[in-house]
Amino acid sequence: MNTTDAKALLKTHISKVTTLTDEQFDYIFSHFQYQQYKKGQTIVTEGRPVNCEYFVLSGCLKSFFINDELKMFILQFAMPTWWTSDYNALYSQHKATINVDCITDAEVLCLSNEDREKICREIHNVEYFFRWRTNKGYVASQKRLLSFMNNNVKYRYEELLALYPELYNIVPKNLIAAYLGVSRETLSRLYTPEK
Amino acid sequence: MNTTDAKALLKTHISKVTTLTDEQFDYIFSHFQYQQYKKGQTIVTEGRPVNCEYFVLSGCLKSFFINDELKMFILQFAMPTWWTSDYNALYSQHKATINVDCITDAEVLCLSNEDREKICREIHNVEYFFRWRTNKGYVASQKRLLSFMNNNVKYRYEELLALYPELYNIVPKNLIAAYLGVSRETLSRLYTPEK
DNA sequence: TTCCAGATGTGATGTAGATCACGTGATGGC
DNA sequence: GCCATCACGTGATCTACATCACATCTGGAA
Repeated sequence: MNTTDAKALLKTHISKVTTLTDEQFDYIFSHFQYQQYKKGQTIVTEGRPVNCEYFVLSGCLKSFFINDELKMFILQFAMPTWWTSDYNALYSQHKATINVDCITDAEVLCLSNEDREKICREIHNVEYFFRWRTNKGYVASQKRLLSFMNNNVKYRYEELLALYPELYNIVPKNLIAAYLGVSRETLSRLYTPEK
Repeated sequence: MNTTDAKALLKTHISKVTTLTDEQFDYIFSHFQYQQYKKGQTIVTEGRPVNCEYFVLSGCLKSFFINDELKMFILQFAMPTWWTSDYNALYSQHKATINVDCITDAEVLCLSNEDREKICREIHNVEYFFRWRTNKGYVASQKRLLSFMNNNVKYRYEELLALYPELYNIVPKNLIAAYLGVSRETLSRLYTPEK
């Protein structure tokens, strides 16, 4: 993807929420940095500082946590026009406690914490945009939590696929299982006829 | 609590995050409405419209969901200086899908959706404050989700009490169980010596 | 072409927590 | 002061899902 397309994607994304003049948009775009990654590459690493958040242009990322028994839990998949990072570490300026890596080859725009705060301070509508975006994330997270407490694996699996059908083709089942918080064996058994 | 104290509590709370002149604070405070509730009273009701979010001055609220089998799941407790509402319904202008009620007698300041948006638009630092607050909520929600997937009930119970020791004395165990997503019986058995 | 690692299926067995059932003690409304 | 309701404990049993073990298939690297 060339810079023009990347710019258009971000602009369309932001325009759905707030209005910016072309000059304002050019200005904020100048704070983003284009980056390309290969399948399997790590973008955010546990234990290292986190400086940026990432706007996905193409491909698919995952943010995940590995516990002491080396079991992986996926917090979020990130498809084009989604944002991702270790927000806990980013906002509180701690080292990362989660990882972000690439499920497929991917292109992102990265925005540093300082630059986000700077453009939020400088342009009120940008501040509004990021408030809106975090609201969305918060509400989605609450819904997922509720579904976790309320629904069994099969329901949650179907809910996920209904919401993001494209994941079915891109993401291997063991990662879907790690998102649902279930073992890959159990996920695999969901649709086998009961003996 | 009188208006002066309520005002001071909100002001202190906001001042930790951003700076407002006295005039600005007086102005935004004029958009809040003081309300008093008795233990057990409902503030937000499933199926009804939601217009406001609530800043807790005193007492303890809970926001919760009741599923088809009448099982209750608690999304959040709200103690003094916490905010609560059905944010999903509030932002998207749908009817409430969750309830908010009072675990103890409580006093709140309520702020309508339109007024929040209005004061956010009018005062940049207020927009900043609400972005910051939602960030906090988002990060906390992600952490809880992770703990849910990663830790067993006992660990989550101790984590909750370590974070909010005051809940132990105020909130009955069946509600703690509903927050942890576990049956009250299991919670009750956590500390009985194994037979 | 060969080979190896990753993705997936499936059987056998273990276990955390759910559910049902019942009992006791506290408390608050009338 | 009575009684209904709620909070809480605890035994017996059930079940969804985890874990371990092993097999098959596939695609990509050497």
